[in-house]
Amino acid sequence: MDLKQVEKISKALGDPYRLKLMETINKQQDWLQCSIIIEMFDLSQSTVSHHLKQLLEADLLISEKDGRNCKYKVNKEVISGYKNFLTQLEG
Amino acid sequence: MDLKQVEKISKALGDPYRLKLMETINKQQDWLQCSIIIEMFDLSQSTVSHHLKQLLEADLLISEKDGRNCKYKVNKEVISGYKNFLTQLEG
DNA sequence: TTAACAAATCGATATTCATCGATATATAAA
DNA sequence: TTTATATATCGATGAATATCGATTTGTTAA
Repeated sequence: MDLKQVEKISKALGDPYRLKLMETINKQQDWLQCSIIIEMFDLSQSTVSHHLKQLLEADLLISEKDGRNCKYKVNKEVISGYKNFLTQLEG
Repeated sequence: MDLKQVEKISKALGDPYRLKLMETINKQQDWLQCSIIIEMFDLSQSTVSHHLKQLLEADLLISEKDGRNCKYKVNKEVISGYKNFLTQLEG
């Protein structure tokens, strides 16, 4: 993982709503529907969509189309790679 | 570590210069002098000072006065705590 | 005590980002 | 095909941030 991706991931995690999104999506056994996420947050649909996009572009989430719905889950591999970078900072 | 600190740390790491600062300071055996850091970066003294402040306020760095100089080192405990939060996101 | 130096702070400016309502796109249901 | 629903995108706006030069503060050396 290069510095550019580390920067992108850090930026994506540097927002309270996006942290909550990550926690919420991770709590699910499997995928979480976008429409359910929107109901859970006190933000407009377009703003939630914006935040999900940031997390997707940082590869922190994986999304899949499901009819006219969209579902998300956490990309654990990328989080693991990010943790490896942080481990270097402890070296 | 609460969400507010995770957010602060993430924000602090979400900048290319600050990531470089963390790497640079971590490479040192012990402390790294501020004046040396300033020489190494193509940024004004006030800007470097600003970035170091962000990292300090996120507890990612520890600083110590040394005469009229100032020296820094990485706070490995906080990085460890941050990694623990990320581990939860993998759960 | 004065001069030199290191680092922090201030004030200004340009850029980035979060947020919203409105609109567009795509899919499913009637 | 028309209508309804889910999500993405657009355009605007206000807030936060990065950056700089100038100044201030605190410390050492002359």
